[in-house]
Amino acid sequence: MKRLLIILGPTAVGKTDYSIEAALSFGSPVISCDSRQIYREMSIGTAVPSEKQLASVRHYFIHTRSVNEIYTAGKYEIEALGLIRDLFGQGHETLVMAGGSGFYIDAVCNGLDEFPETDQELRAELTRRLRDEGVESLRMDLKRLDPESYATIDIANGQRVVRALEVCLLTGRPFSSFKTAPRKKRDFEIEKIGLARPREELYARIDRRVIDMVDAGLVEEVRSLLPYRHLPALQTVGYKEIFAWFDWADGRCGESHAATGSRNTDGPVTSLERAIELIQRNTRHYARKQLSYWRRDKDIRWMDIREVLK
RNA sequence: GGUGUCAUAGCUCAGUUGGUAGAGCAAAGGACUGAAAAUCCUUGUGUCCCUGGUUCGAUUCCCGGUGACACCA
Repeated sequence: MKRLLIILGPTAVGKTDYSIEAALSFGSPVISCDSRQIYREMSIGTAVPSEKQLASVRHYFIHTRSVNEIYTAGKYEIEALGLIRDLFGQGHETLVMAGGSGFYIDAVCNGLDEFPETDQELRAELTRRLRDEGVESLRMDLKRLDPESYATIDIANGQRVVRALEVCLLTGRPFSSFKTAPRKKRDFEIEKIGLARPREELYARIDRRVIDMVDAGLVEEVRSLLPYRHLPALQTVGYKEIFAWFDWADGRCGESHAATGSRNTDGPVTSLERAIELIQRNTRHYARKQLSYWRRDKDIRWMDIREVLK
């Protein structure tokens, strides 16, 4: 049976090097599973593999989309499965997938239910209401349109309420009525390897890497993306903190986060040093969330990367 | 050298009219069905600087010490 080998792990653990090694040994390309490296305008802040690394093995889903597009886990599921089918059809026995986007990995492994295409205008409208009226108001609408979802989803989470409401309004059917399908069966074997490292070491690598990104020109990369700052793609660690610093420099301290409906309690970012601190902290938070996400997945075989890399 | 202010959680600080203490941040844990590097939820943490005094009882009041800061010389 054909096999999909998924290499996952928290940010900065060392996935890139290991996945290229693995791909070479299986004669496989690397199928990237990363919700941010897919955008071609973002490189430094997303720690995309180097030119040399990209040249050494064929990579898919890196720099293939524009930040102008709204890319989603649903699209990734469809495209990745199509690609996997093609590559197996060409004779590959083992394919290497690598990345840190847990939700995307789950979409490939278990599948998502079929929802209608998202309507960006409706979402913008609901997000505006979330900001102006608060979750409570949207929650009441959801309770009326879809009591089932009201009782089961996290109604403290504005983004979740917006999403559920959006599907209800778009289709005239309760959001919960779409969420009934069982896990999809894949006609290939899936093996998941989690790369791990002691927490302290991981954090030290993160801190170091952020400095390296700034030295490599992160600030200029972020500046070039200013016109796109409100797009979902730019709601990304390493970018949003530097945007906040630009805001402070322009004298616009409290720019609101209208795009996500989030509340920012970090205060003004008054220097590059402060921005770096925040990026380091937020990247550590991100790594922690990734680990928490995968902890419940009992199919993952965890390996200490220090032993794996000889 | 003198005078004054301060010393409480890993950090910044609040507080106890004397009954051994609490916020924010950090940290840790959790959730997750098309924004997922997003978004949301939960949880501790303590020689209250040290010695002595007053007191049933001192982190709190008093004496002395130590350290930091400010001002004056």
